[in-house]
Amino acid sequence: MKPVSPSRPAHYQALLQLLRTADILWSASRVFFARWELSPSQFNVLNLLSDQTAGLSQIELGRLLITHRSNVIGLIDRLEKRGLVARKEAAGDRRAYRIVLTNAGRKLLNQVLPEFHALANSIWSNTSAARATQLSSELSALAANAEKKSQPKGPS
Amino acid sequence: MKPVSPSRPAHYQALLQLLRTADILWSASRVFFARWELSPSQFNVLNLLSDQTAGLSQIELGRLLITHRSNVIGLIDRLEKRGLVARKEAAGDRRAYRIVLTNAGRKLLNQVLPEFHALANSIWSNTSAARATQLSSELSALAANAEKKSQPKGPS
DNA sequence: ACTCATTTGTTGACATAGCAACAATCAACT
DNA sequence: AGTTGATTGTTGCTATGTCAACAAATGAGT
Repeated sequence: MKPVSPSRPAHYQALLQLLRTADILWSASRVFFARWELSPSQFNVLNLLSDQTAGLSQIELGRLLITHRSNVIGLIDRLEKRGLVARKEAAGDRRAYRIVLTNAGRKLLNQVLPEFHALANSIWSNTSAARATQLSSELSALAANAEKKSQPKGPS
Repeated sequence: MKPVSPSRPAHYQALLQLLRTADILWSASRVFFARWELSPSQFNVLNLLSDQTAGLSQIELGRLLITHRSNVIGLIDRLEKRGLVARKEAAGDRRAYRIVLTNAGRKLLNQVLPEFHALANSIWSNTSAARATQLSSELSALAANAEKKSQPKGPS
């Protein structure tokens, strides 16, 4: 009814709220994964590797984790030291590795996943599955919109 | 129609998508704020201080930033070194500071804010203000739900 | 006054994050 | 073959983040 300012603070507030909510969820997941001495990022690595029988290069992992390739190194180093993943030589490219889940890594992931699903359900307990799916696709469109603005880190 | 598994992966997928979207938005905002040599966290500090004429303690800032008090130290150190914020003694409590915006800090924030609003609008360009507000409140409920699960970091 | 738990900021150790610069390798082209 | 440019992983520097432990100050109870 009243003429809104040209800056339309609703969008601004929503953006801040989204970042804030993600922060809180991230903290909650950190507490959750600590039971298995995993960081959220380490869980993400295991999870991403689980349906990649051929493994992933560190660059590919970096892209999926939305992070710089240099960050992947320490992440993999620590997981490798615990025997959860392994660096295999990439056939036909002596620069790259294929990072794969070990049996121990897959076993750990299979312990964590069911409980993580339960956590997700309890966090979304007030939201129907259909609603969650819709929200997810809205967020996905939002992410696509934002990605155009952060080129410096995508291709790097 | 088909009997869903008890783990209801829709919620799980939505949770992952939310965290992923936030990651992408965070990256975009990092690129954006770099124009003023600010990190997203530093912007958050300036923004939170802007409507607090009495300032905030480092503990209060930590709570608002969803981070541990020890992180606030370096954040304030760097902003203080640039003259954007100042540590004032807290009347009646010799342990604590009141962190306040300096004139330079307020001036910088007033340069950044209009452009940040424009960024928010462009990211949400496919979403009405009303829809953004509704989404924001859904996220807020979600955050409240999750906060119960991460007590270790809230009260610490 | 005195004790005791709590709070505030700090420090140190470490994990995670971004980025620039580097060597080795690859790929494309001449 | 040789050159050139891009790619992959690494290293170093820095910022940010978690957490435990600490000293100083506060506050509540006695």
